[in-house]
Amino acid sequence: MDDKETTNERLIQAGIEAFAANGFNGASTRMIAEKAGCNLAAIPYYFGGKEGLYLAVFERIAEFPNELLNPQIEAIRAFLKANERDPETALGLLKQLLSTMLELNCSHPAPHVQLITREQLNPSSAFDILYNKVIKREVNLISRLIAVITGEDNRRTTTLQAFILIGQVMMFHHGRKVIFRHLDLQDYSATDIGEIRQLITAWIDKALKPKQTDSQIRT
Amino acid sequence: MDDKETTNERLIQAGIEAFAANGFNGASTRMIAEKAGCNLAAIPYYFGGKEGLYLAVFERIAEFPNELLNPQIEAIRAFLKANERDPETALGLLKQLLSTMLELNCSHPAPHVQLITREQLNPSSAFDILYNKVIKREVNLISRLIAVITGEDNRRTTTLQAFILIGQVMMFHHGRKVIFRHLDLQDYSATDIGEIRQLITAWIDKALKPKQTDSQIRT
DNA sequence: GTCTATAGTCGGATAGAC
DNA sequence: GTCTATCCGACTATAGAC
Repeated sequence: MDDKETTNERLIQAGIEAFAANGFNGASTRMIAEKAGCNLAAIPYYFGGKEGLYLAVFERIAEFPNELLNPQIEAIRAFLKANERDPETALGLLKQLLSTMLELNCSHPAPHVQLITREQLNPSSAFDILYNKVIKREVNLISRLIAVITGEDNRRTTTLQAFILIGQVMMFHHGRKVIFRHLDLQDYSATDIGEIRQLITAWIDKALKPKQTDSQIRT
Repeated sequence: MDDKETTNERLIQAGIEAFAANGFNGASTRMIAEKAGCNLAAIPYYFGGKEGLYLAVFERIAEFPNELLNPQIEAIRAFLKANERDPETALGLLKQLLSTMLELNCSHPAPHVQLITREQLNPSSAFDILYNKVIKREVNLISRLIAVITGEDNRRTTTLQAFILIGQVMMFHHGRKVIFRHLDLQDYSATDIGEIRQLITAWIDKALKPKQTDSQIRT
């Protein structure tokens, strides 16, 4: 069915790029139709209008980040389901997940990501799709991992801590332009990302690692 | 000169609100003129056009956050200038600064803040004003405080750590809508903010506090 | 300086041929 | 399903009266 080359499909792809680059208001249907190599009238025909295309775009991309994060999400889910309570394992899973999120948001600046950012900042009708299909689960998983790591059982507390943690990672996406300007970068290099990952990882270790008087803590 | 009630002034105020709520494309000159209680033609007259008004708006607001943060920024500057190198004092200053930033961005969701966020995410001609007058100094101060606290003397490292730290705070602004949805809030209450501040503060303590294997060590 | 009126452009949606 | 042609509304900017 999805020949990947149907007009329908090309419009969605063009929409992703155009909305990501210019926002809903900034992207015109003419622009999108041209990018898709089809006629302007195809948008109302297939999607009922510009807004319909916008929603279709989000239905599509809502599945994208999960795909990349899926292996790790599955691992975490399995861990939590098994009701293991080993903090070290949980910490490892958490660091790995955040590391992937960093990669996803910074070194692969896919248009999807900017689109998602925009919608979070300025929710419209597409926000529900995004929240329910992408955000909710991830926040919950991180929150539960934190609970295992720290032993904190107040859900609200671990949720807020999850947001703090996510904020550390997302800063390098939201603040991308500021950071580039401040560090005189054109874009993140692999080295930059590695350095950031290392700093965040170290940070998490110090902040979350269960108090251990043990001297085996690696430096 | 600034009667606070000149047409010029009312347009800037109306512009702040309109651009903050709807973005540059989304805010129409009609809307702004109406909000300002003046004529549409006044915008080209005073500012040369919509874009000129947008720049004027940023010239104005670029001074706002500094005013609120000024006492603390001055204190930090004095501390750094005196070349004191006491980590505990630096840590206190840092926590206080971030606490104010949290307050500024979350419990006072002034339109200025959303405007600044938008421009950072999607830089236009006004980005320079913003970066030079607001962002640059703050990042540098935080970075230097971190250097004093941790003893790290690689400027690049402390800068990245500064961004991590800022990210923790800004998450509660950028992710506001997501967080409200996830925690079933209408807005942050004073209690919420207090709780967040406490968590961030504790986090900073653990992550930055000079290595001490014994919690009894205190200066 | 402030207004009305209007020019000129561009937006999204539609009708109807093919 | 895809196209052309067109409508209509909204936009920014300008001219010119007052």
